[in-house]
Amino acid sequence: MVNKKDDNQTEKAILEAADKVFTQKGFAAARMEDIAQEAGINRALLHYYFRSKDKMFELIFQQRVTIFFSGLGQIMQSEKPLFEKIQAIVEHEITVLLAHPYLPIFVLQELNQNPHRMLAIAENAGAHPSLLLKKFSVEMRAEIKAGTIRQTDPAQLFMSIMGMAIYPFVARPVVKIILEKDDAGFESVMSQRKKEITDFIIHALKP
Amino acid sequence: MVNKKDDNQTEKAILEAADKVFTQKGFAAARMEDIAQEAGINRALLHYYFRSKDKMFELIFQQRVTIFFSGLGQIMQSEKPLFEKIQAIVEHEITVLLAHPYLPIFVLQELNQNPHRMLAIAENAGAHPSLLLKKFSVEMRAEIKAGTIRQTDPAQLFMSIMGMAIYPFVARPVVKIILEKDDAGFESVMSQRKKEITDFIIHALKP
DNA sequence: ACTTGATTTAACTAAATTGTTAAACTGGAA
DNA sequence: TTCCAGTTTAACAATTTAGTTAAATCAAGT
Repeated sequence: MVNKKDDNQTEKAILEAADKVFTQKGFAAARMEDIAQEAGINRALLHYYFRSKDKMFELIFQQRVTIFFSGLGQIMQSEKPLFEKIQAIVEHEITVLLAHPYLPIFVLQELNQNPHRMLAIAENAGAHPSLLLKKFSVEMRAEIKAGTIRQTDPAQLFMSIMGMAIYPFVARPVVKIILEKDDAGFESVMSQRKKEITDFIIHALKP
Repeated sequence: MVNKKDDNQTEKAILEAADKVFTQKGFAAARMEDIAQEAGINRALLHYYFRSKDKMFELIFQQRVTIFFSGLGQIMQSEKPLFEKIQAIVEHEITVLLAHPYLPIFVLQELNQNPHRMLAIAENAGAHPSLLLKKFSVEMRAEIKAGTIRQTDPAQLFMSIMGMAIYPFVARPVVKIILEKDDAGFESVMSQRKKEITDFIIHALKP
C-alpha cells in the first residue's frame, strides 16, 4: 500500500510548507494557496490531508511553541551551577534561533493576539510556568548569601538573559540595517554573541 | 462651517481607532469594520475620510515607527557622557513602551513581513541608520582606552540594551504568566526595571 | 425656512478566500 | 489486468471583505 511518492512524504512536505508560510506571514496573512504552492501540490490535496486552515495552524503552532520553549525548562531545572546554567541558556536559545530565525516573532505575535493560548500551552507542558524561576531563584539567593554575586532580582535577570539572546532575532531587519550586515553577517554576529552575552552577565553579577 | 462633532474630532477618533486595531491585530487581521466600530461610526464614513485600508495603514504605521525610533536617535547623538547616555536610552525606551505596550510587537512584526519598508523609513529619517552607532562607538573606544570600561563591542552592547528594555514588552503574555503578574504588576516590574537595567549594564562594563 | 456638510443606512459590486465535490488520471500492488 | 489510494483538475458554493454609491437624515449656521 505504498504510494508513488512513498508513504507520508507528502504529509511531511505539506507540514514543512505550512510551517514556512505560517511562520513567515502569520496566521491571518497566510493563504492556503501559498502553502499548497510551497508544498508543490494543490489546495484540494491540502484539505484531503488536513481538514482546515485552523487545524493546520494549531498543529504548526504547537510544534513551534514546543521548539521555542521546551529546551529551556530542562536547563532551568538542571543541577548545573548558576554561571554554567546561564551559559547553557544563552547558547541554547541562540543556537535554536539561528536554526529557526522567524520562530520568536511568529510565536510572540500569535501569543499577543491570543494570550489565552499561553494558558493552554502551560497546562499542556505539565508544570506551571511560574515554577520555571523557582529553582533558579533559590540558587541565586544562595549565591547572593555566599557573596559570589550581587543582590539581583532573579525575575529581572531572567528577562535580561532572554532579551539579550532573543531580541536581535525579533528585530532582525532593524539590526541588519543598523549594523550593515547581510544574512550571513547577522548570523556571524549572533554566533559571537553567545560568548559576549555570557561574559556580560557574569561581569554584571560580580559583587 | 463647524460640524456637529466639532471640527476634526471624527478624524481624530478614526485615527485613534485605526491605531488601536492595527496595533493589536496587525494589518492582515485588522478589519475596516473593527475600526469603524471602535471609532463609533460606520464603514462608509471611514472611506469618506481615508480612501482605503492601505492608505490608513501607511499613516498609522509611519506614526508608530516614528514613536518607536525617533527619540532614540537624538539621545544617541547627544553629548551626554556614556553612562548617562545609556541610562537615558533605557529610561526613554521603557517610558515610551509603558505608554504604548503593543508598539514593538506591531512594528517589528510588520517590518519582518516587509523588510524593505525599513529602507524607506531610513531615508525618511534623514540620517542613515548605520550612523546611529557611530558616535556611540567612538565614545566607547575612548572609555575603553581610558580604562573606565571593559573591552566591549558597541554593536553587541547596543543590542543588549535594546533587548533588555524592549523584549519584555514583546514577550508580555509569557512574562506575565511566568512572573504571575496582572497588567498592573507587569507595569510595576517594568518601572523598577529602568534602574535595574542601568545598574546591570554599568556593572557589566566595569573593568 | 433654507442651505450645507457630516453622517447614517442600506444596498450593491467585485474580489479573495476557504472549503467541497465529482470526475478523471496515475502508478504501483494484488 | 484489475484494483486502489493518492493526486490532479476544474468547477462550484459560501463566506468574508474592501470599496462604492445613492438616498435619507441630522445638526448646525445663515
